[in-house]
Amino acid sequence: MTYTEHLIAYYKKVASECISGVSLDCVIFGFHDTKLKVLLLRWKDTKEWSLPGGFIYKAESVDAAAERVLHERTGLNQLFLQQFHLFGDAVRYDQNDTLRRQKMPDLLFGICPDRTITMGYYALVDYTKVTPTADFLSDECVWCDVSDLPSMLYDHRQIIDVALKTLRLQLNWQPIGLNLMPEKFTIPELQRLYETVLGRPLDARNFHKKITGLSILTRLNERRTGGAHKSPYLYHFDRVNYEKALINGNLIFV
Amino acid sequence: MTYTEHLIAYYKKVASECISGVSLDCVIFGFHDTKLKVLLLRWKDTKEWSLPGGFIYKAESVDAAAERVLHERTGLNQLFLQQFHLFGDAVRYDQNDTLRRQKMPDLLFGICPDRTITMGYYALVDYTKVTPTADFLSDECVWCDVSDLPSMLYDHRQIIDVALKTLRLQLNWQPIGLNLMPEKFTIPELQRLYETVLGRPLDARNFHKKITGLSILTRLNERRTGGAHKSPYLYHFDRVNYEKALINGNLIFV
DNA sequence: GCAAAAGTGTTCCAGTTACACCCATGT
DNA sequence: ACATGGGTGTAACTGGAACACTTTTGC
Repeated sequence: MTYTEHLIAYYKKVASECISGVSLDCVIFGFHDTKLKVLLLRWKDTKEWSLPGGFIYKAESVDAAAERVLHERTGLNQLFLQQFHLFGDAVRYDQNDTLRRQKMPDLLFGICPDRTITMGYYALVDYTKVTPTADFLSDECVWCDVSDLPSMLYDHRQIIDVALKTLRLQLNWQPIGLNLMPEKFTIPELQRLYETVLGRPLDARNFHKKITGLSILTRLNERRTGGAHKSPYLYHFDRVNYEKALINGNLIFV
Repeated sequence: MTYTEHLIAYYKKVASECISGVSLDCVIFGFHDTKLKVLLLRWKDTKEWSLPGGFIYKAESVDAAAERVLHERTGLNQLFLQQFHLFGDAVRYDQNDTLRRQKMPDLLFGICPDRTITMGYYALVDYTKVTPTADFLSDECVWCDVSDLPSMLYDHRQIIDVALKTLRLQLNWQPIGLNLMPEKFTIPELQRLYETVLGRPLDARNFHKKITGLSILTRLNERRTGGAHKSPYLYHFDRVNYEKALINGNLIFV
């Protein structure tokens, strides 16, 4: 099968087996090297990027479809994954321009519906555990810095903006730290995450006092060595206490 | 046209002109007589109730469709209306049971899609300004107390539960008071609203101090007379300051 | 030894909570 | 007159914000 045949077969399959006119897109956040990242796909033979997304089988739960997409792109299961907005404008983007930038064959114009609404999900994942995996529509799947995004297809730039806004709002109420950090991490690293999401510096003493005061962290008998300076302690989350603190609404950072 | 003919014509029109397999439902909140209310429809010739809902035309924005539904049932425009959850489970409710309870003619079984996902919206309206208006599928459209809901079709009971949970979470950040209260109201009335939504009593002195301290209320030279006791002052919202306080994140009630 | 990051405690202020009495009104 | 809800102030407490110095490490 040529790429074009593959493409047409895929969209025909979607048209017959999936809910028509509805898609979903995942904004997958990771944190690495003091930067907040999102996982993006580069469309085959182009320099155009898009969010990992997909369609919903006629008898499939929408949340399950999002998990499926996420699993295919990251290799991970049981992720923190949440709906954040339905993008349902009558005209979300310039469809002809998008198809042209995607280098889609004209044949597809008849197969794709005129207008699609998309459910936005955001996911928080441990950067170190992800194996970014491209799909057959894409040349590559890579982490991109949210503050330095490439040219995006569709309205995916706006979708990322809304996801970021939601992330900031929910930082205080959701287990953001738990899901974005690796197993073991230092308090300054966690602080960098909070600073990155909130977009402003935090006082190290207050941060330390507060985060340890919640008793959701356990200090390990290990330090992160190899840095040029004093070795910080490694911690890991105490998931049980973390859940408790969330339920009690104690996790508030301002 | 008989009712059955009308019904079939409607669902055929929906099948041809609307996005198939997708609907929206509105949880319309009002506040009256110290009770939080939702607007419900009683299905024709039955004792079964449902939320006002509808379908999305193929070239219509989903938000616009929600506004349309809301306008048709309340007569109001420019309402506080917000997405809160996409209900997308593979099996949301027992479809045969529901059709039976709705007394739908068997003819419809072929027209309606097997499975529908629905976008949940919630609206906050001024009870006194609403003219509840039934549609042709319903015998009546009335306000029901959220703590005393009748037998509901579909998964609408769960949808209301999720809407209520969202309302409680957003009480501190959204202009709940502004949208649920009439033009003029007293502070004790507003306190009843907050108490009702939060589900617990608040201290009158602290509430008064706090709400007036935000300078989002203007005291009028009028009092509410006719009550059996001391006449409370009437207030109205200062919308400009209200917006400011929201932006600054000052509107927090705990 | 030196530059840079990690670790730690105290004080101050603001905002929340708890609490009691007098006033106005309709019955 | 009286019962009921409306209106108001103060004191204690809690949690967040501001702030500086010592320790450790690799270079």
